[in-house]
Amino acid sequence: MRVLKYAILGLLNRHPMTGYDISKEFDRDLMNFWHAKHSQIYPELKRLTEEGLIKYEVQISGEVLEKKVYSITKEGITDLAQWLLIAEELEPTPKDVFRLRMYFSENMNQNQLKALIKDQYEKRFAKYQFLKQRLDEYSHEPLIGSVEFGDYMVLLSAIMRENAYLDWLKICLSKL
Amino acid sequence: MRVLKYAILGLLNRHPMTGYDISKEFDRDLMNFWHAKHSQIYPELKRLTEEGLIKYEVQISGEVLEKKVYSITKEGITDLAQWLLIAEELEPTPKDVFRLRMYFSENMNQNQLKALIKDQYEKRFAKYQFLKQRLDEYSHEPLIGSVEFGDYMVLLSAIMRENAYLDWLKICLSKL
DNA sequence: ACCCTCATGTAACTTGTTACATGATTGA
DNA sequence: TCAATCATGTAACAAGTTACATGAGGGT
Repeated sequence: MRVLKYAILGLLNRHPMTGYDISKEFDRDLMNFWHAKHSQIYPELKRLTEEGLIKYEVQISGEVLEKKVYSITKEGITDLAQWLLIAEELEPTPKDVFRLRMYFSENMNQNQLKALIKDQYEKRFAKYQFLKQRLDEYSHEPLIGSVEFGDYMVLLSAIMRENAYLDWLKICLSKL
Repeated sequence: MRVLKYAILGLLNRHPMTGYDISKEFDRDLMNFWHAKHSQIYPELKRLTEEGLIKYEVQISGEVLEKKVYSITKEGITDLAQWLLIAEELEPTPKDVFRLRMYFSENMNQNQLKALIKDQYEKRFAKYQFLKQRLDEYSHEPLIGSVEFGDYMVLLSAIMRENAYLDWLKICLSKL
């Protein structure tokens, strides 16, 4: 399926950037639904270049440092546009180690279970607050069609997801 | 981290079963937070046996057919019990291809976007209903400490997750 | 007879992580 | 001058998927 390919094409379709920039994007906004380390990104950029979907220009930063600024080609744009419209089957439910532990909770005593759930709650709550703050930075809801619309909607979905997780953890705690 | 190892240990800790049985479990209840194909399960069972965490007895089914019924060892139980109590850092957010498409929605027109979201809504709703039905089969909420408690809570979390996803999709549609 | 489920495995490949490796730029 | 960040890559490994391969059991 090569999803990383399309994540990169989508980013380069917004504006040209370096592998390093792409890596930073994965650590910020995209973090809420996709991720890749630089060790995966650089080989993929090489491959996409060979496939003619992207190209790069070398820029000199400072005196010597060369950086490759990648941009999407016509072929890349076409490929991306086609991929975006595919209505696939639902993916298998994402894996979740914490839920796995809960599933086997019969092997813990109540204090252990409580400590585990509380710890998870605190960590999730911190994440929720962090995301909420990001959303609050928008002065108004972006319009459909704008680049910001996607950013905003996906951030909103991340917040709703965390909120549902917190609700569930609260119910778990109430049973103890 | 070897999570598959602990998923298998947790299942065998409930009662002995074959690799095929484990595979079936992954297709049912565990589906909501973990999954593995038989091609991954059989090698892992072999490895766990070598490590002394599980063992098996060969049973004859019918006339000839041999099946390996695995059970957990004392060492396996200890290992599992220790692992369950680990309060790890939050995992990176699960990957989600649909959200990735939404993030790049600036490349679609409104009709295309609407069709994509509606399709996703229908598929998610069917899944939600399926899970809800499973939950309704419980005549009463299982008590903490029971094996069913874990099953029930994790099913509930899956329903709440799908519900949050549906709410988000409804908001997406309302913006169009 | 035929088909579905039970039952167990391996091989090749893709995807993703951790560690190794190097060096320039910028601001305090 | 020192540390954080910018910048690019490779190697070894772990995890997961798809395809290959085989055959028995049970019900119609």
